[in-house]
Amino acid sequence: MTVTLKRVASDAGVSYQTVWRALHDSTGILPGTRQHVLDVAARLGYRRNTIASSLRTARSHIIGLIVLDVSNPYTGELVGGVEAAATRAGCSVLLMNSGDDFDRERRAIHSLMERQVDGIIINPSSLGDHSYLVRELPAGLPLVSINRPIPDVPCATVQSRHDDVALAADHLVTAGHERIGGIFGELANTPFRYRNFVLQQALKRSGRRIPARWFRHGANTVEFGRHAVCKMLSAGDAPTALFTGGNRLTEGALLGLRDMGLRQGIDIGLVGFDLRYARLLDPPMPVLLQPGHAIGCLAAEVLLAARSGEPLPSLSPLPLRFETHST
Amino acid sequence: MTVTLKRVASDAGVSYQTVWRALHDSTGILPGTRQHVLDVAARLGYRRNTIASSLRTARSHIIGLIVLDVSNPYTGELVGGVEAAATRAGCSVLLMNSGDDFDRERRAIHSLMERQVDGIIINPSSLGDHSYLVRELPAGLPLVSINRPIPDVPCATVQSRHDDVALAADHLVTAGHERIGGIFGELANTPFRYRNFVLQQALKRSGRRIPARWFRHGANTVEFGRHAVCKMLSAGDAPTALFTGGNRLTEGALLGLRDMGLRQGIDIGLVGFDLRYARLLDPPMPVLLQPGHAIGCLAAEVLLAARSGEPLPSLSPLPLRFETHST
DNA sequence: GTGAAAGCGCTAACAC
DNA sequence: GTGTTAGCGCTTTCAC
Repeated sequence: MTVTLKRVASDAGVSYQTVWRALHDSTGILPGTRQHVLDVAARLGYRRNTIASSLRTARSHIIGLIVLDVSNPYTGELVGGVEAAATRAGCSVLLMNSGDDFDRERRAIHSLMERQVDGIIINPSSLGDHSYLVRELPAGLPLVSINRPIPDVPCATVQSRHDDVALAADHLVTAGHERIGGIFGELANTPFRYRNFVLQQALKRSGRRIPARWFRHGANTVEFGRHAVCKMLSAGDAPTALFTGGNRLTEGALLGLRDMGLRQGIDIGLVGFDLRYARLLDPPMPVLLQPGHAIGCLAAEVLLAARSGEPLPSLSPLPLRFETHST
Repeated sequence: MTVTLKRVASDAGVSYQTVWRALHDSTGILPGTRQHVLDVAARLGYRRNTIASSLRTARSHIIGLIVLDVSNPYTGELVGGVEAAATRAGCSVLLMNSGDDFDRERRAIHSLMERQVDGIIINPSSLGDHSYLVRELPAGLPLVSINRPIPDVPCATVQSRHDDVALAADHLVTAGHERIGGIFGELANTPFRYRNFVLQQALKRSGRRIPARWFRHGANTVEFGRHAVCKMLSAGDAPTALFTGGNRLTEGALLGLRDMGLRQGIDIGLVGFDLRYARLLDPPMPVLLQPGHAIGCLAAEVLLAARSGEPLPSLSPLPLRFETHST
């Protein structure tokens, strides 16, 4: 039925091992024998069984990737980066979606371990204690975290440079705005905490006020963004410009502005985050973009290097891209 | 080093097989023995090795998924659907990106075969002869194609209902447009051919003219969409409304309109395709959306059902969603 | 330069 | 109800 090494060997009239040599390394075998074996293998349609080879070598050449939500365009870029770097190194990617749910994430980790992946790249869920990783992951299984470090867990972290959020503040300040606010996800979530912090620091440096009511934090969802914008702008002494710290929040903000009959870039200054379509808006919306593809590539490269025993490096954050679309 | 069944057996003072029974089926073993074994296994941190079990059972519980471009938001939804359905059935997803390149796709197929996946879901590249599949795929390995059928290859096809493109035509007709055109990818690519055909049929039915110069076909890219819009609208007797048949083309059209100083929905009627952010535009742009998640789910479910020997069914296309955003 | 054989960790058929 | 054993297809060590 299935064509195995043994089958090729018997058809070619040589041993098991000779077939293996012909298919793998070119030395230690007569060119003639080699060619004969290759011909027979091709005729029979032999395909190596990676499962068997993985069992023997304890190397699956698979890396596990756990993301929060594949259908988020930022995540799509990230996955693309991981896939590209992995393929380049002869590895495949086993993709799992946690939906930002701690339990699903944990199950995904276990599933990947059972499948003997060579390493795991994870965008950790916002909530939950990830310290189980250090207890349960087999020693020597490299782990790379994306977007935020995992407290108490030894792993490399690939993230974007939150400091660049200052560019958003500067942009709005330069545009002449005096009252500038921000909308973010839960501050318990490291990236949001940083983005919020950097924004406020930059505003302070420019002599802007930062009253608490101009900075809202909640769920990283379209609904929250929409709601927060409406609430903030309908209060007295409202900001004239906003930075939204996540792509779902940015989408929500755009909807909220429409609810209020306001247009971004005209009635109110808005700098978005991770919204790939910002330039399609009218007027084009300035936006900070995380380099999803580059983050994914780097994560995979670091992980694959660690397979050969190299320690996981400490990495500098990757710069955000600031698109103003100004001509 | 690694904790195997054998190791658990010796620690628990029972046989190999008893451990297996304790971990798998609950019958044929004394509850006491079972509990004892489970305790020992938990203490040692036993984790089953899926690789070994796959080798033995010739079932990997992995499905291969080959897409054109994960970073396309439509694809992201698709992948999410496949992942969700697969996980529900206890399977994992090995993801590969073909970049719409025939050779990469073919290499991906071979890689998946070597990894002994239980089935393959593929969004076939636009060009190239896929008949090699019928020759090279092992008999009994189920294949499901997404978005378009593969000529001469026996597989189930999950696609969206191209007929719904008529909704776009009707929308523009109802809005009072007399001259309506369309922009599509290469007609060699089945989905584009259908969308183009359905649009023209619907326009004819409504008594609209369909001169060839109002229908452009080219690369499915932002650049082509942009260029095509500019060319078409700057000619004499130009259409007053357009349908764009792909998300990249729609993005391009929006840029092209801006180049010309025109606004969609105001100066020119536009119905987009697969652009998730259409409602964020000002004014909101009517759009036809493929049900990416549902397509992915269905593909995975059909594939997984076929593992148990059921023949691949012939499936009815999934309806497109038409969002007008009208209040 | 080639062949024989052990064993990766698990499953499943068969003894007892 | 429990133990023994062969073997999945490949890699690797060791003879010849």
